Amino acid sequence: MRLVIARCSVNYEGRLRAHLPQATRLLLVKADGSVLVHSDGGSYKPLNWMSPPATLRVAPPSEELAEEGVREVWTVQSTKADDRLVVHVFEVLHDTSHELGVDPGLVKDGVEADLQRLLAEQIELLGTGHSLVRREHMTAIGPVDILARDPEGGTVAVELKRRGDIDGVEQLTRYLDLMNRDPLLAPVRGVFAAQQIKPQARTLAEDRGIRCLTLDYDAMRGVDDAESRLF
Amino acid sequence: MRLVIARCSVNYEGRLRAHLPQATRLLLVKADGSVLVHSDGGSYKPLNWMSPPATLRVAPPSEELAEEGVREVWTVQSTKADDRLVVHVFEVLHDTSHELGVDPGLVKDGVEADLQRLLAEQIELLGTGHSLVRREHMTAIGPVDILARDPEGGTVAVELKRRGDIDGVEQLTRYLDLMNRDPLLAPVRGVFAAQQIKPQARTLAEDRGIRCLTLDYDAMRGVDDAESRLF
DNA sequence: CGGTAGATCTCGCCC
DNA sequence: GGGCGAGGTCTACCG
Repeated sequence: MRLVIARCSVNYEGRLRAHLPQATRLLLVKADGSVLVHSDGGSYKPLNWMSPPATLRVAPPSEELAEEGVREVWTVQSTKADDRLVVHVFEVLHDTSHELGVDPGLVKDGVEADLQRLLAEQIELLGTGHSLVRREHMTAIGPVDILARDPEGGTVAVELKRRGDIDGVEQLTRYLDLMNRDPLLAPVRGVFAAQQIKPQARTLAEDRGIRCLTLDYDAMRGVDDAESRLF
Repeated sequence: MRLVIARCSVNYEGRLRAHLPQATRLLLVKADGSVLVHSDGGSYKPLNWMSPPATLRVAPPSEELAEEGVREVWTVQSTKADDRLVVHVFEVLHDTSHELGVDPGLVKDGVEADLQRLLAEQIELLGTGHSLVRREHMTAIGPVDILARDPEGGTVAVELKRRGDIDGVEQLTRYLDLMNRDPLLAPVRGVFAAQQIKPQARTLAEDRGIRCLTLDYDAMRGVDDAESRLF
Protein backbone atom coordinates (compact mmCIF):
# COMPACT_ATOMS: atom_id res chain seq x y z
CA MET A 1 0.00 0.00 0.00
CA ARG A 2 1.33 3.36 -1.07
CA LEU A 3 0.24 6.58 0.61
CA VAL A 4 0.74 9.84 -1.24
CA ILE A 5 -0.34 13.28 -0.08
CA ALA A 6 -0.32 15.53 -3.11
CA ARG A 7 -1.72 18.66 -4.61
CA CYS A 8 -3.53 17.27 -7.63
CA SER A 9 -6.46 17.40 -10.01
CA VAL A 10 -8.33 14.27 -11.05
CA ASN A 11 -10.42 13.22 -14.04
CA TYR A 12 -12.50 10.06 -14.31
CA GLU A 13 -13.90 8.83 -17.57
CA GLY A 14 -15.91 5.65 -17.82
CA ARG A 15 -19.52 4.98 -16.95
CA LEU A 16 -19.71 8.73 -16.40
CA ARG A 17 -17.28 11.59 -16.38
CA ALA A 18 -16.16 13.39 -13.25
CA HIS A 19 -13.62 16.07 -12.48
CA LEU A 20 -11.84 17.19 -9.30
CA PRO A 21 -10.21 20.65 -9.38
CA GLN A 22 -6.74 21.14 -7.97
CA ALA A 23 -6.46 20.60 -4.19
CA THR A 24 -4.40 18.68 -1.64
CA ARG A 25 -5.63 15.11 -1.17
CA LEU A 26 -4.66 11.59 -0.17
CA LEU A 27 -3.89 9.22 -3.03
CA LEU A 28 -4.09 5.64 -1.76
CA VAL A 29 -2.65 2.98 -4.07
CA LYS A 30 -3.49 -0.60 -3.11
CA ALA A 31 -1.63 -3.75 -4.01
CA ASP A 32 -4.27 -4.75 -6.58
CA GLY A 33 -3.70 -1.52 -8.52
CA SER A 34 -6.84 0.21 -7.25
CA VAL A 35 -6.56 3.87 -6.31
CA LEU A 36 -8.65 5.91 -3.87
CA VAL A 37 -8.68 9.71 -3.78
CA HIS A 38 -9.72 10.95 -0.33
CA SER A 39 -10.25 14.41 1.07
CA ASP A 40 -10.15 15.25 4.77
CA GLY A 41 -13.92 14.96 5.16
CA GLY A 42 -16.99 13.17 3.91
CA SER A 43 -17.61 9.59 4.84
CA TYR A 44 -15.97 6.39 3.74
CA LYS A 45 -16.60 7.00 0.06
CA PRO A 46 -13.62 8.48 -1.79
CA LEU A 47 -14.08 11.59 -3.89
CA ASN A 48 -12.97 9.53 -6.84
CA TRP A 49 -11.45 6.10 -7.33
CA MET A 50 -10.59 3.21 -9.63
CA SER A 51 -11.76 -0.27 -8.72
CA PRO A 52 -9.51 -3.30 -9.05
CA PRO A 53 -8.16 -4.87 -11.08
CA ALA A 54 -6.34 -1.87 -12.47
CA THR A 55 -2.84 -0.76 -13.42
CA LEU A 56 -1.16 2.49 -12.44
CA ARG A 57 1.20 4.08 -14.95
CA VAL A 58 3.19 7.16 -13.91
CA ALA A 59 4.51 9.34 -16.73
CA PRO A 60 6.19 12.75 -17.06
CA PRO A 61 3.85 15.55 -18.15
CA SER A 62 3.59 16.85 -21.67
CA GLU A 63 5.35 20.14 -22.28
CA GLU A 64 2.04 21.98 -22.11
CA LEU A 65 1.07 20.38 -18.80
CA ALA A 66 4.54 20.99 -17.38
CA GLU A 67 4.10 24.70 -18.03
CA GLU A 68 0.86 24.57 -16.02
CA GLY A 69 2.83 23.15 -13.11
CA VAL A 70 2.07 19.43 -13.50
CA ARG A 71 4.96 17.26 -12.30
CA GLU A 72 3.57 13.77 -12.91
CA VAL A 73 0.64 12.26 -14.78
CA TRP A 74 -0.85 9.15 -13.20
CA THR A 75 -3.03 7.03 -15.44
CA VAL A 76 -5.03 4.35 -13.66
CA GLN A 77 -6.58 2.03 -16.24
CA SER A 78 -9.21 -0.55 -15.34
CA THR A 79 -8.11 -3.99 -16.53
CA LYS A 80 -11.64 -5.09 -17.38
CA ALA A 81 -13.65 -2.06 -18.38
CA ASP A 82 -12.96 1.07 -20.40
CA ASP A 83 -12.64 3.15 -17.22
CA ARG A 84 -9.75 5.51 -16.64
CA LEU A 85 -8.67 7.75 -13.81
CA VAL A 86 -6.13 10.42 -14.69
CA VAL A 87 -4.38 12.27 -11.86
CA HIS A 88 -2.35 15.40 -12.51
CA VAL A 89 0.15 15.70 -9.67
CA PHE A 90 1.39 19.25 -9.03
CA GLU A 91 3.24 18.69 -5.76
CA VAL A 92 4.05 15.65 -3.65
CA LEU A 93 3.98 16.34 0.09
CA HIS A 94 4.32 12.77 1.34
CA ASP A 95 5.04 9.42 -0.25
CA THR A 96 5.48 6.16 1.66
CA SER A 97 4.90 2.49 0.92
CA HIS A 98 3.95 -0.25 3.39
CA GLU A 99 3.70 -4.01 3.34
CA LEU A 100 0.39 -5.08 4.84
CA GLY A 101 -0.18 -8.69 3.83
CA VAL A 102 -3.50 -10.39 3.30
CA ASP A 103 -6.38 -9.42 5.58
CA PRO A 104 -8.36 -12.13 7.39
CA GLY A 105 -11.54 -10.18 6.68
CA LEU A 106 -14.61 -9.04 8.52
CA VAL A 107 -16.91 -11.11 10.73
CA LYS A 108 -20.46 -9.71 10.88
CA ASP A 109 -23.38 -10.34 13.20
CA GLY A 110 -26.80 -8.79 12.98
CA VAL A 111 -27.46 -8.58 9.27
CA GLU A 112 -30.60 -9.88 7.58
CA ALA A 113 -29.23 -13.42 7.45
CA ASP A 114 -29.02 -13.48 11.27
CA LEU A 115 -32.54 -12.14 11.60
CA GLN A 116 -33.69 -14.86 9.22
CA ARG A 117 -31.98 -17.62 11.18
CA LEU A 118 -33.46 -16.36 14.45
CA LEU A 119 -36.99 -16.01 13.06
CA ALA A 120 -36.78 -19.51 11.57
CA GLU A 121 -35.79 -20.83 15.01
CA GLN A 122 -38.49 -18.79 16.72
CA ILE A 123 -41.17 -19.26 14.08
CA GLU A 124 -44.01 -18.97 16.62
CA LEU A 125 -43.32 -15.21 16.65
CA LEU A 126 -45.63 -15.36 13.62
CA GLY A 127 -48.35 -16.66 15.97
CA THR A 128 -48.94 -19.70 18.13
CA GLY A 129 -49.03 -22.93 16.18
CA HIS A 130 -47.00 -21.78 13.17
CA SER A 131 -44.37 -24.14 11.80
CA LEU A 132 -41.40 -23.63 9.52
CA VAL A 133 -41.53 -25.07 6.00
CA ARG A 134 -38.17 -23.73 4.76
CA ARG A 135 -35.90 -20.74 4.49
CA GLU A 136 -34.99 -19.23 1.11
CA HIS A 137 -37.83 -20.94 -0.75
CA MET A 138 -36.96 -20.54 -4.43
CA THR A 139 -39.51 -19.27 -6.90
CA ALA A 140 -39.09 -18.39 -10.57
CA ILE A 141 -38.56 -14.73 -9.68
CA GLY A 142 -36.35 -15.10 -6.62
CA PRO A 143 -36.18 -16.52 -3.11
CA VAL A 144 -38.91 -16.10 -0.49
CA ASP A 145 -37.13 -15.47 2.81
CA ILE A 146 -39.26 -17.80 4.94
CA LEU A 147 -42.10 -20.13 4.09
CA ALA A 148 -44.27 -21.29 7.02
CA ARG A 149 -47.56 -23.01 7.75
CA ASP A 150 -50.24 -21.58 10.03
CA PRO A 151 -52.24 -23.71 12.52
CA GLU A 152 -55.02 -24.17 9.92
CA GLY A 153 -52.54 -25.55 7.39
CA GLY A 154 -52.41 -22.40 5.25
CA THR A 155 -49.16 -21.27 3.66
CA VAL A 156 -47.48 -18.11 4.93
CA ALA A 157 -44.75 -16.25 2.98
CA VAL A 158 -42.51 -14.02 5.08
CA GLU A 159 -40.42 -11.18 3.67
CA LEU A 160 -37.72 -10.11 6.12
CA LYS A 161 -35.98 -6.74 6.25
CA ARG A 162 -33.89 -4.89 8.74
CA ARG A 163 -35.77 -1.76 7.73
CA GLY A 164 -39.15 -2.25 6.12
CA ASP A 165 -39.59 0.02 3.13
CA ILE A 166 -41.99 0.19 0.20
CA ASP A 167 -39.61 -1.82 -1.98
CA GLY A 168 -39.90 -4.76 0.40
CA VAL A 169 -43.70 -4.68 0.17
CA GLU A 170 -43.47 -4.68 -3.63
CA GLN A 171 -41.07 -7.59 -3.49
CA LEU A 172 -43.40 -9.63 -1.25
CA THR A 173 -46.37 -8.69 -3.43
CA ARG A 174 -44.62 -10.12 -6.52
CA TYR A 175 -43.93 -13.37 -4.67
CA LEU A 176 -47.53 -13.62 -3.40
CA ASP A 177 -48.96 -12.95 -6.86
CA LEU A 178 -46.82 -15.72 -8.29
CA MET A 179 -47.41 -18.28 -5.52
CA ASN A 180 -51.15 -17.67 -5.46
CA ARG A 181 -51.27 -18.75 -9.10
CA ASP A 182 -49.89 -22.15 -8.00
CA PRO A 183 -52.89 -24.32 -6.98
CA LEU A 184 -50.62 -26.51 -4.82
CA LEU A 185 -49.69 -23.53 -2.63
CA ALA A 186 -52.68 -21.15 -2.85
CA PRO A 187 -53.93 -19.46 -0.84
CA VAL A 188 -50.71 -17.91 0.48
CA ARG A 189 -50.83 -15.17 3.10
CA GLY A 190 -48.05 -12.60 3.37
CA VAL A 191 -46.18 -11.35 6.41
CA PHE A 192 -43.85 -8.35 6.21
CA ALA A 193 -41.40 -8.62 9.11
CA ALA A 194 -38.75 -6.03 9.97
CA GLN A 195 -36.97 -4.41 12.89
CA GLN A 196 -38.52 -1.13 11.82
CA ILE A 197 -41.41 -0.62 9.39
CA LYS A 198 -41.86 2.77 7.74
CA PRO A 199 -45.41 4.19 7.90
CA GLN A 200 -45.84 4.26 4.10
CA ALA A 201 -44.71 0.66 3.82
CA ARG A 202 -47.09 -0.39 6.60
CA THR A 203 -50.00 1.36 4.93
CA LEU A 204 -49.24 -0.18 1.54
CA ALA A 205 -48.81 -3.64 3.05
CA GLU A 206 -52.03 -3.53 5.02
CA ASP A 207 -53.93 -2.19 1.99
CA ARG A 208 -52.84 -5.36 0.25
CA GLY A 209 -53.83 -7.65 3.09
CA ILE A 210 -50.24 -8.22 4.15
CA ARG A 211 -49.67 -8.49 7.89
CA CYS A 212 -46.85 -6.41 9.38
CA LEU A 213 -44.66 -7.78 12.16
CA THR A 214 -42.07 -5.71 14.01
CA LEU A 215 -39.13 -7.76 15.26
CA ASP A 216 -36.97 -7.10 18.32
CA TYR A 217 -33.53 -8.36 17.32
CA ASP A 218 -32.03 -7.99 20.79
CA ALA A 219 -34.88 -9.96 22.36
CA MET A 220 -34.62 -12.63 19.67
CA ARG A 221 -30.89 -12.89 20.20
CA GLY A 222 -31.50 -13.09 23.94
CA VAL A 223 -33.72 -16.14 23.44
CA ASP A 224 -30.95 -17.62 21.33
CA ASP A 225 -28.73 -18.04 24.40
CA ALA A 226 -27.68 -21.61 23.71
CA GLU A 227 -25.78 -20.36 20.67
CA SER A 228 -22.11 -19.53 21.18
CA ARG A 229 -21.15 -15.88 20.95
CA LEU A 230 -18.85 -14.36 18.37
CA PHE A 231 -16.96 -12.24 20.84
CA MET B 1 -5.69 13.86 8.16
CA ARG B 2 -3.75 11.31 10.15
CA LEU B 3 -2.35 8.16 8.56
CA VAL B 4 -1.46 5.25 10.80
CA ILE B 5 -0.21 1.86 9.68
CA ALA B 6 -0.71 -0.51 12.58
CA ARG B 7 -1.14 -4.12 13.56
CA CYS B 8 -4.58 -4.00 15.13
CA SER B 9 -7.91 -5.68 15.78
CA VAL B 10 -11.18 -3.81 15.36
CA ASN B 11 -14.69 -4.14 16.79
CA TYR B 12 -17.73 -2.22 15.63
CA GLU B 13 -20.93 -2.13 17.62
CA GLY B 14 -23.94 -0.17 16.47
CA ARG B 15 -26.50 -1.00 13.83
CA LEU B 16 -24.80 -4.37 13.72
CA ARG B 17 -21.72 -5.91 15.24
CA ALA B 18 -18.56 -6.63 13.30
CA HIS B 19 -15.11 -7.87 14.19
CA LEU B 20 -11.71 -7.74 12.49
CA PRO B 21 -9.03 -10.14 13.76
CA GLN B 22 -5.49 -8.91 14.28
CA ALA B 23 -3.67 -7.84 11.11
CA THR B 24 -1.71 -4.91 9.68
CA ARG B 25 -3.95 -2.20 8.27
CA LEU B 26 -4.25 1.47 7.45
CA LEU B 27 -6.11 3.59 10.00
CA LEU B 28 -7.19 6.85 8.38
CA VAL B 29 -8.38 9.56 10.77
CA LYS B 30 -10.10 12.50 9.11
CA ALA B 31 -10.49 16.03 10.40
CA ASP B 32 -14.18 15.44 11.21
CA GLY B 33 -13.30 12.59 13.57
CA SER B 34 -14.31 9.85 11.16
CA VAL B 35 -12.05 6.79 10.91
CA LEU B 36 -11.56 4.38 8.02
CA VAL B 37 -9.89 0.97 8.38
CA HIS B 38 -8.45 -0.16 5.04
CA SER B 39 -6.67 -3.32 3.99
CA ASP B 40 -4.40 -3.57 0.95
CA GLY B 41 -7.16 -4.87 -1.30
CA GLY B 42 -10.87 -4.89 -1.86
CA SER B 43 -12.66 -1.92 -3.30
CA TYR B 44 -13.16 1.60 -2.09
CA LYS B 45 -15.21 0.48 0.89
CA PRO B 46 -13.19 0.17 4.10
CA LEU B 47 -13.22 -3.06 6.06
CA ASN B 48 -14.66 -1.10 8.94
CA TRP B 49 -15.29 2.57 9.66
CA MET B 50 -17.01 5.22 11.73
CA SER B 51 -18.96 7.95 9.96
CA PRO B 52 -18.70 11.58 11.00
CA PRO B 53 -19.34 13.34 13.22
CA ALA B 54 -17.33 11.28 15.70
CA THR B 55 -14.67 11.70 18.33
CA LEU B 56 -11.51 9.65 18.69
CA ARG B 57 -10.25 8.95 22.19
CA VAL B 58 -6.91 7.16 22.64
CA ALA B 59 -6.34 5.44 25.99
CA PRO B 60 -3.75 3.08 27.48
CA PRO B 61 -4.82 -0.57 27.59
CA SER B 62 -6.19 -2.27 30.67
CA GLU B 63 -3.71 -4.53 32.47
CA GLU B 64 -5.34 -7.58 30.91
CA LEU B 65 -5.17 -6.17 27.37
CA ALA B 66 -1.58 -5.04 27.92
CA GLU B 67 -0.64 -8.63 28.69
CA GLU B 68 -2.17 -9.67 25.36
CA GLY B 69 0.12 -7.17 23.66
CA VAL B 70 -2.26 -4.24 23.17
CA ARG B 71 -0.42 -0.92 23.29
CA GLU B 72 -3.28 1.54 22.74
CA VAL B 73 -7.07 1.40 22.75
CA TRP B 74 -8.77 3.73 20.29
CA THR B 75 -12.44 4.42 20.91
CA VAL B 76 -14.23 6.16 18.07
CA GLN B 77 -17.66 7.24 19.29
CA SER B 78 -20.35 8.54 16.92
CA THR B 79 -21.57 11.94 18.10
CA LYS B 80 -25.14 11.30 16.97
CA ALA B 81 -25.85 7.60 17.22
CA ASP B 82 -24.97 4.82 19.64
CA ASP B 83 -22.28 3.51 17.30
CA ARG B 84 -18.79 2.73 18.48
CA LEU B 85 -15.61 1.56 16.82
CA VAL B 86 -12.95 0.14 19.15
CA VAL B 87 -9.44 -0.42 17.77
CA HIS B 88 -6.89 -2.44 19.70
CA VAL B 89 -3.47 -1.27 18.50
CA PHE B 90 -0.68 -3.82 18.94
CA GLU B 91 2.08 -2.13 16.98
CA VAL B 92 2.40 1.21 15.19
CA LEU B 93 4.47 1.01 11.99
CA HIS B 94 3.79 4.49 10.64
CA ASP B 95 2.10 7.61 11.97
CA THR B 96 1.93 10.93 10.13
CA SER B 97 -0.45 13.88 10.05
CA HIS B 98 -1.16 16.20 7.13
CA GLU B 99 -3.02 19.45 6.60
CA LEU B 100 -5.27 19.16 3.55
CA GLY B 101 -7.76 22.01 3.72
CA VAL B 102 -11.28 22.02 2.33
CA ASP B 103 -11.92 20.18 -0.94
CA PRO B 104 -13.70 21.98 -3.82
CA GLY B 105 -15.64 18.77 -4.52
CA LEU B 106 -16.58 16.65 -7.51
CA VAL B 107 -18.13 17.77 -10.80
CA LYS B 108 -20.15 15.03 -12.52
CA ASP B 109 -21.48 14.59 -16.06
CA GLY B 110 -23.50 11.73 -17.42
CA VAL B 111 -25.77 10.77 -14.55
CA GLU B 112 -29.55 10.43 -14.71
CA ALA B 113 -30.01 14.19 -14.36
CA ASP B 114 -28.13 14.72 -17.63
CA LEU B 115 -30.19 12.08 -19.39
CA GLN B 116 -33.33 13.80 -18.11
CA ARG B 117 -32.22 17.21 -19.34
CA LEU B 118 -31.36 15.79 -22.77
CA LEU B 119 -34.64 13.89 -23.14
CA ALA B 120 -36.58 16.99 -22.10
CA GLU B 121 -34.76 18.94 -24.81
CA GLN B 122 -35.25 16.16 -27.36
CA ILE B 123 -38.78 15.23 -26.30
CA GLU B 124 -39.74 14.07 -29.81
CA LEU B 125 -37.66 10.96 -29.14
CA LEU B 126 -40.94 9.83 -27.55
CA GLY B 127 -42.52 10.13 -30.97
CA THR B 128 -43.27 12.88 -33.49
CA GLY B 129 -45.57 15.57 -32.13
CA HIS B 130 -44.86 15.04 -28.45
CA SER B 131 -44.38 18.10 -26.26
CA LEU B 132 -42.87 18.61 -22.82
CA VAL B 133 -45.19 19.48 -19.95
CA ARG B 134 -42.56 19.52 -17.18
CA ARG B 135 -39.66 17.69 -15.55
CA GLU B 136 -39.85 16.36 -12.00
CA HIS B 137 -43.66 16.52 -11.85
CA MET B 138 -44.49 16.12 -8.16
CA THR B 139 -47.09 13.65 -7.00
CA ALA B 140 -48.07 12.60 -3.49
CA ILE B 141 -45.74 9.61 -3.70
CA GLY B 142 -42.76 11.22 -5.39
CA PRO B 143 -41.62 12.97 -8.56
CA VAL B 144 -42.40 11.72 -12.08
CA ASP B 145 -39.23 12.27 -14.10
CA ILE B 146 -40.89 13.73 -17.21
CA LEU B 147 -44.49 14.56 -18.00
CA ALA B 148 -45.32 15.05 -21.70
CA ARG B 149 -48.29 15.33 -24.05
CA ASP B 150 -48.78 13.19 -27.13
CA PRO B 151 -50.10 14.54 -30.45
CA GLU B 152 -53.67 13.55 -29.49
CA GLY B 153 -53.42 15.57 -26.25
CA GLY B 154 -53.03 12.55 -23.99
CA THR B 155 -50.73 12.65 -20.98
CA VAL B 156 -47.50 10.63 -20.98
CA ALA B 157 -45.48 9.85 -17.84
CA VAL B 158 -41.83 8.97 -18.42
CA GLU B 159 -39.67 7.11 -15.93
CA LEU B 160 -35.97 7.50 -16.74
CA LYS B 161 -33.18 5.18 -15.70
CA ARG B 162 -29.62 4.65 -16.73
CA ARG B 163 -30.30 0.95 -16.35
CA GLY B 164 -33.88 -0.20 -16.60
CA ASP B 165 -34.64 -2.77 -13.93
CA ILE B 166 -37.80 -4.24 -12.43
CA ASP B 167 -37.76 -1.68 -9.62
CA GLY B 168 -38.12 1.13 -12.13
CA VAL B 169 -41.18 -0.51 -13.68
CA GLU B 170 -42.75 -0.86 -10.23
CA GLN B 171 -42.01 2.79 -9.54
CA LEU B 172 -43.63 3.94 -12.79
CA THR B 173 -46.60 1.63 -12.16
CA ARG B 174 -47.23 3.30 -8.79
CA TYR B 175 -47.15 6.74 -10.43
CA LEU B 176 -49.49 5.63 -13.20
CA ASP B 177 -51.95 4.07 -10.75
CA LEU B 178 -52.04 7.30 -8.78
CA MET B 179 -52.30 9.66 -11.74
CA ASN B 180 -54.97 7.61 -13.44
CA ARG B 181 -57.17 8.14 -10.38
CA ASP B 182 -56.96 11.90 -11.07
CA PRO B 183 -59.75 12.76 -13.56
CA LEU B 184 -57.87 15.89 -14.65
CA LEU B 185 -54.92 13.80 -15.86
CA ALA B 186 -56.40 10.41 -16.79
CA PRO B 187 -55.81 8.58 -18.98
CA VAL B 188 -52.02 8.63 -18.52
CA ARG B 189 -49.79 6.40 -20.61
CA GLY B 190 -46.41 5.22 -19.30
CA VAL B 191 -43.03 5.20 -21.02
CA PHE B 192 -40.05 3.41 -19.46
CA ALA B 193 -36.88 4.97 -20.90
CA ALA B 194 -33.35 3.80 -20.18
CA GLN B 195 -29.93 3.39 -21.76
CA GLN B 196 -30.30 -0.33 -21.20
CA ILE B 197 -33.49 -2.25 -20.35
CA LYS B 198 -33.22 -5.70 -18.78
CA PRO B 199 -35.37 -8.40 -20.43
CA GLN B 200 -37.38 -9.05 -17.25
CA ALA B 201 -38.09 -5.36 -16.85
CA ARG B 202 -39.16 -5.08 -20.49
CA THR B 203 -41.48 -8.06 -20.16
CA LEU B 204 -43.07 -6.72 -16.97
CA ALA B 205 -43.46 -3.23 -18.45
CA GLU B 206 -45.06 -4.44 -21.67
CA ASP B 207 -47.39 -6.76 -19.72
CA ARG B 208 -48.63 -3.63 -18.00
CA GLY B 209 -49.05 -1.65 -21.20
CA ILE B 210 -45.97 0.46 -20.56
CA ARG B 211 -43.93 1.35 -23.62
CA CYS B 212 -40.17 0.77 -23.45
CA LEU B 213 -37.71 3.21 -25.02
CA THR B 214 -33.98 2.59 -25.25
CA LEU B 215 -31.92 5.79 -25.19
CA ASP B 216 -28.53 6.40 -26.81
CA TYR B 217 -26.78 8.82 -24.44
CA ASP B 218 -23.85 9.49 -26.76
CA ALA B 219 -26.15 10.27 -29.68
CA MET B 220 -28.31 12.51 -27.48
CA ARG B 221 -25.23 14.32 -26.24
CA GLY B 222 -24.05 14.63 -29.83
CA VAL B 223 -27.27 16.46 -30.76
CA ASP B 224 -26.66 18.70 -27.78
CA ASP B 225 -23.62 20.26 -29.48
CA ALA B 226 -24.53 23.86 -28.78
CA GLU B 227 -23.98 23.19 -25.09
CA SER B 228 -20.51 24.00 -23.72
CA ARG B 229 -18.37 21.10 -22.59
CA LEU B 230 -17.20 20.51 -19.03
CA PHE B 231 -13.70 19.58 -20.04
C1' DC C 1 -21.80 -15.42 -16.58
C1' DG C 2 -26.41 -13.00 -15.59
C1' DG C 3 -30.23 -12.16 -12.17
C1' DT C 4 -31.72 -10.98 -7.56
C1' DA C 5 -31.47 -8.65 -3.33
C1' DG C 6 -28.76 -6.68 0.85
C1' DA C 7 -26.08 -2.64 2.68
C1' DT C 8 -23.41 0.03 9.37
C1' DC C 9 -25.29 1.22 2.20
C1' DT C 10 -23.93 6.81 1.05
C1' DC C 11 -25.50 10.93 -1.07
C1' DG C 12 -28.57 14.46 -2.45
C1' DC C 13 -32.93 16.52 -3.10
C1' DC C 14 -37.32 18.29 -1.70
C1' DC C 15 -41.20 18.44 1.28
C1' DG D 1 -35.73 15.97 9.99
C1' DG D 2 -38.12 12.38 7.33
C1' DG D 3 -39.14 10.46 2.87
C1' DC D 4 -37.68 9.12 -1.51
C1' DG D 5 -34.69 7.84 -5.25
C1' DA D 6 -29.93 7.46 -7.51
C1' DG D 7 -25.45 5.27 -7.34
C1' DG D 8 -19.25 4.77 -11.62
C1' DT D 9 -23.58 1.92 -6.42
C1' DC D 10 -20.61 -2.60 -4.39
C1' DT D 11 -21.12 -7.21 -2.80
C1' DA D 12 -22.68 -11.85 -1.92
C1' DC D 13 -25.28 -15.70 -3.53
C1' DC D 14 -27.48 -18.73 -6.50
C1' DG D 15 -28.90 -20.37 -11.17
